[in-house]
Amino acid sequence: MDGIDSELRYRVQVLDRALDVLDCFTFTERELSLAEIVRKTGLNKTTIKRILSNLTRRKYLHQDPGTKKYRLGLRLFELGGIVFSSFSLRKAADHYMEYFRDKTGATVLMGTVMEDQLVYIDKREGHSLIRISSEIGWRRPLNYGMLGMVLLAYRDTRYVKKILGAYPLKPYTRNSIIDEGQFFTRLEEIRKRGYVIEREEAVEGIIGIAAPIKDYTEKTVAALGIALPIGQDKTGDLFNALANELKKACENISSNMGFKKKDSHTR
Amino acid sequence: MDGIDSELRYRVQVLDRALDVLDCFTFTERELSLAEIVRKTGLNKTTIKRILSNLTRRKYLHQDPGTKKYRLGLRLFELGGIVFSSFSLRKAADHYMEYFRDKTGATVLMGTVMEDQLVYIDKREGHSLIRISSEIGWRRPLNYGMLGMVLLAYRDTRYVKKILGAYPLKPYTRNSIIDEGQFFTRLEEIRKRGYVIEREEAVEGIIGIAAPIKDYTEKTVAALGIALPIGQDKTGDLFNALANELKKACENISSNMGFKKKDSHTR
DNA sequence: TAACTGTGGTTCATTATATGAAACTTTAAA
DNA sequence: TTTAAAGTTTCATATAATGAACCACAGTTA
Repeated sequence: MDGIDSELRYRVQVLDRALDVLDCFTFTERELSLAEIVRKTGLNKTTIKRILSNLTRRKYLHQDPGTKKYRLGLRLFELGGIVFSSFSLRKAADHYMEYFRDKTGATVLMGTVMEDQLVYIDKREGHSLIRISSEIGWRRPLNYGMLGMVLLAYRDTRYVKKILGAYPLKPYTRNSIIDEGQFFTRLEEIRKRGYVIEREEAVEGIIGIAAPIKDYTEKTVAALGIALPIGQDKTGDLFNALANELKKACENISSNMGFKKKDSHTR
Repeated sequence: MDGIDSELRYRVQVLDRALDVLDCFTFTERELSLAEIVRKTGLNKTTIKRILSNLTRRKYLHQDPGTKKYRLGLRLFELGGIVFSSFSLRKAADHYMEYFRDKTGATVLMGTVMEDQLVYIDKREGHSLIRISSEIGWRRPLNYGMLGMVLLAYRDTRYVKKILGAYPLKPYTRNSIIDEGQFFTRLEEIRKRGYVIEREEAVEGIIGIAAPIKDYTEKTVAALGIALPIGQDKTGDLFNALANELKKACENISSNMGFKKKDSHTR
């Protein structure tokens, strides 16, 4: 892609290292001690201590006075909130996300493309016992699951090829599409129907239904999806009905975002 | 408070400056050019350029290829998401927040205390035309509005005095309490009733109803509030009924958080 | 209770590394 | 076409980051 070493000439060592420190914290590793960070980064203890002191003073980290361990701080929550609030899509989709969550009891997710990756920008968690693991802010390859497929379906072939080159199709489950030809057929199908129904292709036991959201530029700017536990709906009629309803909802959201549907006779 | 210059001995200049750069971005100023950042920070152009390059490379900032302007990046959204997801209260309160939003059509807010300040950790935006301005992640003085009062009501007097010392009561509206004695009476009243009804004390035209959430430590860990547009309810009966319902809801959330109500005869 | 091990915290001489003035290159306005 | 302002790059300079070595403490082992 563009610039493997983009602007490495301007590299600032300490800053880079400080960001390495922040990178140590993840959804699963929320609390780290100085020593743990030293091990993870391989940097000198003093350097880490200095960086930690600074980040803590500026509230980018928070130190538990008792255990001395560090957590990500309030400032990151604030800055993240600024980014979060800038997704105007969220407001437009809010009502529908709740509607589908309440109707199905399942988890509803919204995702968009950022830097050639799928990013979850909002979700409504379902009440069901079967949960899919997903958090706002998580990134996935753009060819992953219902949202990825919808987002790719409306991009040109060159772009899709580029993505598949960078992130080859992986067998997440036994139903996952791993053949590129099949994948392109699938995208074609999404464009034709205006939605996707994905049966345990990303997560075992989960059926995904998703549709695209477009804005005034007529580009697909996001995808909205419902992650249902696989169930009793043998014929699939319920899923089809739900998919159509979701498609309608996404069309409404799209028109709120300024999308004007072309007259069908205009081609 | 604690350590005006906490650990300034370990100060790392570049890092501090890089964080100054991030501080330039706010909810209202989302996009900045290099020159604007230079003006805001007063630092040398080259230094800023170096810092921007690094932060951009690491996705803490994002540069618009067209306008060359910078925005806060995806990485901050991710890191913020990690902090956001760590508030388990959010999950416990989710259902009730939506319930009250749908019932009243007003905005529902949840706040907690962080570093002696009130921080909004979740919200459900109402459908009403009259909106209060509040974003997840925003901070306010702990004596501000319905959430602040509830959070302070269950703290000891010394702490409240300390907060009032640091942030004197301000006349946000003509109804705001600015007298400390009155303020303490108010807190007393909140403890007695178990909720607060605040009439245009924080925002003109808005009535706030809020109640405390406690956890297994029996401490008040958060407050949940509804911001209603001032209306036709002359007698206040509807507000009282709503307040009681909110109080009940918060008791339920509290018991989900492990709070065990003491038997009343135990005192 | 002494030796050991793994923490966090501190000092300070050394030089690698951040710095900023100045020059250069766009881009935008006049 | 000139002027101005923004963005970019270079490079000599010394400042500011570095990390080995050391201290202090707590918990564990012998």
